[in-house]
Amino acid sequence: MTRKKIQIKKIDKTTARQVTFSKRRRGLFKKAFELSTLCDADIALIVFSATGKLFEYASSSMQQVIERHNLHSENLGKMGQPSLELQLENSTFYTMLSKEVEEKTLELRKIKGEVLHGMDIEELQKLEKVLEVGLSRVLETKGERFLEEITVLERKGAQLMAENQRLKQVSHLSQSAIFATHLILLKTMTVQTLLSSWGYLSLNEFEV
Amino acid sequence: MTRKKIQIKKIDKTTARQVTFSKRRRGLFKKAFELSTLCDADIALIVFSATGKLFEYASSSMQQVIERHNLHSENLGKMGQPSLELQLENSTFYTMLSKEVEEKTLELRKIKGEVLHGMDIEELQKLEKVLEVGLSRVLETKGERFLEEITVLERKGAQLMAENQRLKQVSHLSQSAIFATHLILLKTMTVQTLLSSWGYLSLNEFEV
DNA sequence: ATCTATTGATAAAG
DNA sequence: TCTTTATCAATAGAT
Repeated sequence: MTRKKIQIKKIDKTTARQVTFSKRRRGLFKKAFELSTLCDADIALIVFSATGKLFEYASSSMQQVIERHNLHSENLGKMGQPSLELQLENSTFYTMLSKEVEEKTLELRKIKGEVLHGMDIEELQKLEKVLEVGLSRVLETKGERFLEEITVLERKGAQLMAENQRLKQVSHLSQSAIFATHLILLKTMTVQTLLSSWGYLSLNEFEV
Repeated sequence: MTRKKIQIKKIDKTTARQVTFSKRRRGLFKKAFELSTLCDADIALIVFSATGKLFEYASSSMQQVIERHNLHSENLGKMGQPSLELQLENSTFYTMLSKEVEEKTLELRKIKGEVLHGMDIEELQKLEKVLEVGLSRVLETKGERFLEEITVLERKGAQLMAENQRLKQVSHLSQSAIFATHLILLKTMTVQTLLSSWGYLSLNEFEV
């Protein structure tokens, strides 16, 4: 729909698929909300990602919409033995999930080189490619992190140096200031002494 | 959204509301279908119009999606109570499995270098180690396979050479055999000719 | 139902 | 993930 038209079929690249899923999921939920608001419709939307994560939206209450739906679709032998179907369907999900866990576990073990027996050269080549790509990306990212770290350290170093510089100057200034103060004090005392010897009030009394 | 931007709030004019409902409903269902197709998501969409008419879409089976949803939101309060415990146990189990799938999916993506953001240097080092170990094992195994392949090929080569050798000899032998057969035939024919010239039956008739 | 001017959604890239 | 941008898609209003 943008930059280029795409075919509506499963996106192969995992990353791209995830990105698209996020974007379109938001769009879909937004549209659902807008429809229910604009047209006073009662809507329920349930989305399971490929990884099994649940996203849902209901204009009123999910259970309410689902029950209303059940009424329409005259499926049921409700209450009587609903748990039987439920059991079956549940076990289907368990089977699916378990299989998924198994597959991913095996893939991980293969990648980690733990179960390479029985793999032919072609499979090994593919695995090698995956590992090389992963490794190069990790190294690249690590390099970036190091650079960031270095940059931060350099910045801190520069700040410290600047701080030192400033402190030195302040130190000089304050020493000069102390010296000047002493001079002024001396002069004041001298003037005061003279004035008082002439019978005038002390300078301090003018300041009040 | 066109000709003029509209506010997302209930459309007052009944006619306009119905028209918009039709248009947007189609759009919503299309989007739902596209999302499920593009991203391999499992989706259920239920829409009741303001007049109570039902419209629905499910990427797989509506009941399946709804049951799956029930498992996630361990809602209960349904069935009499024989399945209450079961529900709880199921959803617990389900949640665990889902979590496991999610974790492994993430680990795989990390290993493949697809989601490295937010990882600190230490984590990256660990990942690098895993990848290096995996890669070296894969390479090692691949080397073994190549060796095996070479061994097999060499053995086959040796066998073929031996076979060739044998065939050459056989070839010589058979040529000798053919020569001998020709000789015998010639002699037989000669004898036959002689016999028939003397008024005897041909040799062939004895063979039946 | 059709048309079309606009707004909205989003693929690709950073 | 978030942002930006270039395009494609959806749709409000009119007919």
